[in-house]
Parts: sequence; C-alpha cells; structure tokens
Amino acid sequence: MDFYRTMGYVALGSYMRRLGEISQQASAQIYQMYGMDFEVKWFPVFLAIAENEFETVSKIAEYIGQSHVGVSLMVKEMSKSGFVETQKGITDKRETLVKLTPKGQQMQLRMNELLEDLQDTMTEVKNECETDVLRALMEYEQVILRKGLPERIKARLKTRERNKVKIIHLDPTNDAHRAAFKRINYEWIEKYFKVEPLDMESLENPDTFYINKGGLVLLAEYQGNIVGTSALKPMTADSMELSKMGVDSNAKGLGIGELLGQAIIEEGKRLGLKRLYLETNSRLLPALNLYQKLGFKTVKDFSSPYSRADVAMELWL
Amino acid sequence: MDFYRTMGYVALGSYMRRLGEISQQASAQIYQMYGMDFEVKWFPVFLAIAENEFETVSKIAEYIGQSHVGVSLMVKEMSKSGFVETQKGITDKRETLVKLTPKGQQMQLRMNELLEDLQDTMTEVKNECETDVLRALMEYEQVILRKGLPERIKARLKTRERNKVKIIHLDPTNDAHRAAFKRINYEWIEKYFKVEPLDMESLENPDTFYINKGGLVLLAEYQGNIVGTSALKPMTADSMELSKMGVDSNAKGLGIGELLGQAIIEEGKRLGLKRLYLETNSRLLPALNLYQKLGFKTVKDFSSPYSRADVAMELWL
DNA sequence: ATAATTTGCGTAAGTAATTACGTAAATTAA
DNA sequence: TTAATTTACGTAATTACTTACGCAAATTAT
Repeated sequence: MDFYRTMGYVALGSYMRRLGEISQQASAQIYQMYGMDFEVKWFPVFLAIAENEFETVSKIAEYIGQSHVGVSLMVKEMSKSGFVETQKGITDKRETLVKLTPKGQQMQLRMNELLEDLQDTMTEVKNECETDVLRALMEYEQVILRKGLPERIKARLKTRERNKVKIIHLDPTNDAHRAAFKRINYEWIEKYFKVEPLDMESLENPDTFYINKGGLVLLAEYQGNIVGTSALKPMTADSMELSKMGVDSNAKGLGIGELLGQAIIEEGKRLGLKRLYLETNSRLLPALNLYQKLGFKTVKDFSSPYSRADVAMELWL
Repeated sequence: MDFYRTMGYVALGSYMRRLGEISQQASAQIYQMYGMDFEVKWFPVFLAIAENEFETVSKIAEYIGQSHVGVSLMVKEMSKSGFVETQKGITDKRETLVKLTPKGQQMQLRMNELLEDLQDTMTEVKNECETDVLRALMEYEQVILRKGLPERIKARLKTRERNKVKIIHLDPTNDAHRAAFKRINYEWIEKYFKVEPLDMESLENPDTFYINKGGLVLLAEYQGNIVGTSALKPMTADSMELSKMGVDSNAKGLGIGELLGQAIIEEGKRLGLKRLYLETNSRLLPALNLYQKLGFKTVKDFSSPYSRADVAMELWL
C-alpha cells in the first residue's frame, strides 16, 4: 500500500476507492456482530425505503446515487429475503413501489440501534482525527463538480502538445514537404471553394512561385508529420502577401494556425518588411478570428486574382 | 446523492467508494484525451513495473494493495496488449518477473507527461480546497488502522445488549422459569463435574429449597429467554448462601453473571443481611474472577455438602 | 534426509456493481 | 388524434475486482 503514499494526489481516486472498500468490509463484520442477516450493499437502499415508504426504484436510485438497475436488483434480493415487498404504481403503472415488510420493520429497529452505536463510534473516530475527513471529501466533491478533472487538464494538454509543434521552412527537395503542402491546401480549398488555376500553379511549384521570388513557405511539424502550412509571396520591395494558411483537420484545436501566423510575422520582421497583406473569405470565420488576433486590420478596397477572396487584411510591422 | 449528506459519517465508507469511482471515470476520459490506449485499472500495476523493472507479481500486489490474482490478470492483459513481458524467475522458479517492452517504455514517456499535467491539475484542485483531502484520508486510515471500526463498536454493542437484560425473580408457577433453571445449571455442572443429589433436589424444587425457606432465585431474561440463574439460600438469621450461578452458553460475554451478582447483592442488602457466602471450584476461573470483582473474599476453612467445592468466599455487606 | 509448512502464482468461480438495450407507459409536440 | 419523445423499469452482458483452491517450488522443522 506504499503506492498511494508515493503517488499522493495523483492516485487520489484509487485511494478513496480502496479506503471505501476497506470500510465496507468492516461494515459487513459489524452487521454480523449485531446478528443481522443483512448484506452491506443493501444498506443505502434499505434506509431510503425505511425513511420514506413506497418509494419508487428510480427515486431510490437517484437518492443514493446508484443506477436504477442496481437498485432494482437489490430490491429483488431484499424482497426474496423478505425485508421488503413491491407493488406496481396505481397512477403510474410503470412505477415499482417498495415498502418494508413486518420483517423489514423488525430489521429497521435493529438497524436503528446499530446506527446509533455507529454514529457514536464514528464521532469517536472523528475526534481522533485532526482534520474532518467528511468535510474534506464533501469540499473536494464540490470542487471537482464545479469543474471536472478532464476539463481542468485539457488546457495543460494543449500547451504541452503545442510546444511539440515545430515551425520549419519548406524544403523544395523534400517530397514529403511538397506533398503535405499540396494535400493540406487542396483539402480546405476543395471543402469550401473551387480550386483555381493559380492554386494549382502555386501548390505544385512552391519553389518557383514563392521561394525563388524571395518569398518563403513555412510548415508546422507535429509528431513527425506536417500538419500546417503558410506562405509569403513578395508584392513590393517591403511588403509580402500571406496565403496558403492551412491546418490538417486532424491537428485542429492545438493552435497551430496561431503558431504559423506568429512565425510568419517573425519572418516578415526578419526580412525587414513593413507590411503583410492577405486575402480571405468571409465564410472562413476561424481564419478571420485568427488574423484579427494576430493584429491584421481589414482593407476596404482591393482586387484579387482569386474569385473566392471577398475580404482583404493588412498588418503594418 | 442526498443520501451521503443525510447520513454523514455513518456512510463514510460508501461515500469514499463512490467518489473514488467518479474519479476513476474521469481518469478514463483523461487517458483518452492523451491518446493512450490504456486501461485505467492498469495504472498502478504499470507504474509499479515502470519504477522497478523485473518486479514479481506478488511484490507488485503488495505495493499497490491489491490481490496477487488481480495483478496476475492485469499483467496478462498488459502482456497481450504488448506493454509488458514476463519471464520466470531464475533463482526462484516460482516467481514471474515483469518488465516493460519497448512499446511499454514508449507508453511510459507519454504517461510521464500525463502525470506531470495531472500533478499540476491536482495541485490546482488542492489549492481550491480549504482542507487537504489526502491528508485527511491518510489520517483517517491511520486512525482506523490503529483500532478498527468493528473493535470500536464492540463495547457499545455489549452495553446496549446488557441493558436489555432484565433480572427477575423465579416464579415457581412458571414452567419456563423452572425448566430454564434446571437446564442452565445442569449444563455447567455436567460439563465440569458430576451432578450430586443436592443438585437434583434444589434444581427440581426451587420453591421448597430456596423460596419457601426465605431465600430467592433470580433469573436473567434476555430477548424473551431465560439466560442466567442465581439463588440465595438462608444460612443463619443474617447470612445466606449464593449458589446456582449459571449463564446460558449462548449468552456468554454480555456480562450477565455480573448483572446477576449485583442483583443478588442488592437483594441481600434489601433483606437486611450482613453476609453472603458461596462455595465454588478453583477450576471455574471466570466465576472466581466475577466473585472477586463483586467484592467476595476467600474463606480459609470450610466444609461443604458438595464434593466439587474447594473454594469458599464471603462478602460482608 | 524427510516431512511439514510457507510462499508464489494461476485457474475458476463468485460478487457488486456497471453499461447496453428493450419494452411499455406517460408525456409532449404536431 | 397521432407521432415523437421521455420516463420507469427490467434482463442480459460486461467489468473489475474478489475469494477459494490447487499446484509446485522453497524454506523450515524434525
């Protein structure tokens, strides 16, 4: 059992389960001491019925926080042992109403004695503990109910994975680079628009279209795969056009677009550019948001060789 | 889930188990988020192996606090999934040594990332809680390890049951009383000694032997049954002899002898007696202890009509 | 050296729950 | 009113363990 001590909070869930199981074993012993021929697992169901006669299966289930199936099975068992009896609902014929039999009421009397003693015993235990376990547990429950562990860990996972993304320059001699550049961009263009002649020219020849003209193509590499692209094409002496910004649909959500955008801006500054320009489409909301986040501002009047372009933006470096 | 709030400390065990289960469900989600094709239940076993290569099944079991069977099954599953491999021990051929495969080591890397993030997340949760759940749980474990719940509750159960014992006068017209008086005393006499003529006379005729002579017979009633007897027979004007002190073997441990003894002393005082006298046998240690506890002192020289009597005691009221 | 006990592990069976799924009644929407 | 949805419940299958038991190797006692 050293494990839980070593792991600490990380294994808290397992630790709680184990402690709970140990306690339940103790409960079984206690029932026996009180001469009760009664299964520990019946305890919550039994008390729910004892407290409130003619409860239905699902109400009991909700009250004690178990599945209705579990309650249904236990009611059946307890019924077989003669502690409870069931009848179908009158107003709602789907319901199964459960109540104690005389034997069950007998058991309830004994149970009350046990509970009284257990109450006292637990108070004794509580007093021996410096911290109030129950309060701590209830508080913990509230905290993870407010925001669950998966939700909490999500942000950390994202930044961790994001840090694994490397931004590299497209190498025209690398076939994998050229293939990924084509694949990723064809994917989004075909999904939302139609492939235009200029798309084909640029995607097939990144070297002559971008790099040899003084521009560049950046790729995002993640887990050995190329999962994002972006390109800069010279316009004037101190301005270039950003385009072919695409992220593999399997790698969405990691913020790869933002990483590429930031890298492009860095490259622009490094090249001594004054202005970055881009054209996009108003339907591409995530893209628009990204460009805005990066600092691009909408340009009113423009003309474009691409028929899909209905928005233009620029960023002064 | 209102149940646990209503029951408080009494349902602490079940509550811990439920919370633990909820946490483990969250863990399953988290593993999926990290793209790990890994079962939650493997977690402790896997970490044990990762920490210490070539662990044996039972050492892992002890470390993580589960049965060796469980570990054995999990190792088998993990082996099938390719995360670990096993080999028989060299020095001890019964042992099964377990170590990570290359695939398992790969998983360990990812696991370490997860653990790091989980660590941070749990620290976050911990900081949101006023009380330290883990510390509270560990303290609770220590407290119930020092003295378990069944042991703690035992004393309370005993006093509760003891309070249900009623001391009544034998009613010579009540056949059940007469039968119980015979049964209980024949039981112990036959077990340790031989029934003597005086026994038969007194047990068959409690009225003429005790009551009509100014003495009395007290019975202990528990749950509708007579479970203990004791009798006073006049000796002189202000002293009587205590005898036929017996407790049903099914009702031992409730302190019924003590209750009877105390009642006898009360009766003696009520009757204005100065001295109670009794004869017993040195083999009956529990009885000797009881008489001592009640205040009786050994008498040196005496003679008795019973052959089994080798100790005599008296109590001055 | 032999016998008895302990230890390590695995198979089989059992347990206390669950999820998946189906049926029928009740409720709501069209 | 009919259709669609929700609710209440139960059966069957699954899960994550456990205990019971047995075998064989190792250790201890005689």
